Amino acid sequence: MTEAPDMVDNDALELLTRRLVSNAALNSAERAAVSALMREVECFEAGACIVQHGAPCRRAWVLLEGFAYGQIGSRHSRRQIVGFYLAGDLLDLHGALTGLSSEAVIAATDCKIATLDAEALVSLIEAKPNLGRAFWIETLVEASIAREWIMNVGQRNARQRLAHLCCEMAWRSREAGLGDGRTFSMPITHEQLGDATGLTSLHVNHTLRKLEAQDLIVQDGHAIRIIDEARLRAEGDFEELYLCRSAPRSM
Amino acid sequence: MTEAPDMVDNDALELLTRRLVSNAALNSAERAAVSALMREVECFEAGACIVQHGAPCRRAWVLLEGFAYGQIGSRHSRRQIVGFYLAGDLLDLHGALTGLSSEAVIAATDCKIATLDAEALVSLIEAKPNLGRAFWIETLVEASIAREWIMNVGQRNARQRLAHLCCEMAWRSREAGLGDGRTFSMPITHEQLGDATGLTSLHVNHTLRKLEAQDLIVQDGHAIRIIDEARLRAEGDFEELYLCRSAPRSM
DNA sequence: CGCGGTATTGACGTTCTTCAACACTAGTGG
DNA sequence: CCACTAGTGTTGAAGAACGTCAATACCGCG
Repeated sequence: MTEAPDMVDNDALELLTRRLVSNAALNSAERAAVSALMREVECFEAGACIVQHGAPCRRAWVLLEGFAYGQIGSRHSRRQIVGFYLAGDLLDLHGALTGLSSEAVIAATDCKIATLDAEALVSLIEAKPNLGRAFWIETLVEASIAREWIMNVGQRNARQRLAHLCCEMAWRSREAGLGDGRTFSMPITHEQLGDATGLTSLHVNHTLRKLEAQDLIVQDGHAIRIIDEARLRAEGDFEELYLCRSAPRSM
Repeated sequence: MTEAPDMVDNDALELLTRRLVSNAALNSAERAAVSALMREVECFEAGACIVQHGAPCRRAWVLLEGFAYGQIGSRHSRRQIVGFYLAGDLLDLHGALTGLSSEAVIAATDCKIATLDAEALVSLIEAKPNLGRAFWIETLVEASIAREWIMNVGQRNARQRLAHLCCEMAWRSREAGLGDGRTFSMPITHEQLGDATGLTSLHVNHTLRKLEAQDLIVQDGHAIRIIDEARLRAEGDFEELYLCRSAPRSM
């Protein structure tokens, strides 16, 4: 998966459109306008850096396939992983809008990604403000997730953090149409999971095996299956409110 | 400060306009349009709940005077404070756009706040998409700050957390035109500071006095003065990149 | 086959929390 | 004017959760 197919296909277009529609109601003209945004498709190998932290930036991305994560951190400190990205998620809108990326984005698996040119994005929302609202809501939800992650590392113990994260990823995977709702893929090492939860890889390991021993989850490679959802949600104090992107009153 | 002056004055208008201009270049028509947004001014007493978490919502707010903080948390868990708000900051754009507030906002001191009607906000950005961009960037910066807070509670020890927070609040206070850049106001208890940093009030106390004993800061009531900025920044591993809201290439 | 990265397990330290007291301040009501 | 109270700040000691260190097992890959 190293060759770069540089054509945007219908699947990619539909993936982005579906996401925007789930943020705000769009008429057919607005839907059609989305196709002008995506320029080309690029592939990144697992471990590759898609976006550099603090680098000047002129575009955003749509993750089409694969699993990526955002991280921040200077030389002096250990890195912190600040978000996970699934197929359908938008990457680095901050960079596209402000001209500087505020987080690094790393491909955890091989990733297929469509680019959104910043100029095109700005002139699109100039022409179709309602689309701008859909993108904006994407950012609002991202901020909401970040706040919940602060809660996770700030107030919960290792067990609760991992339980909560499992619930979140299961939920988001289901929303993205990946897995069956009970099973989801988290293709990262314990080391990275530790950097996301503020724990060491050793403690992640220990805690995950404990959750498994108590029949809350089962690990199968890098896939996780939730056995007892009710109990897991209770353990992690999970409430999906913060993940909801719909605008009840519509436009 | 319990009476509600329900008139929007020029100061309030200018505060909001200045903030939006620092996000995106605005022409005079766009600046003028901002005045249609603010409806009325409300006052909240210290401790009052301005926004309820999970409540249906039809408006956003501009903090005109005072100090507020955002928090999340269910009955079963201790609350986590996920952000501080100073004069000029926008509150609950998430609620205005999605119809549900994703965090509670509490007044730490008496606060004067202008309301932005959600309908008016949506139709304004429909008419002036460039203004929408300015609001959007506000959200992007908020998300960026939230990510840095994840870093704070996830990777740094008590000393670093408080040093970093002091640097952030000093920076933001200066940007907001409050204090002299070295001194800033943080009118909250150690308890609340602990809820923001993922520590206990006792540990906050201890750590703060240590920072003071080593001549990094001085506390004067609820004001903090930074004595040795270079050393404090080094301690907290502070880089202001994540706070920058300017779009270098403008529109 | 051998190598490097990852997972796993146990012993030992450190940071932070919890518990228990007490001091200081402001506000309240007598 | 003076208790009285409640909230906050301060200090010390004991305990728990999590990190660090060390060693071994596993597994895909060249």
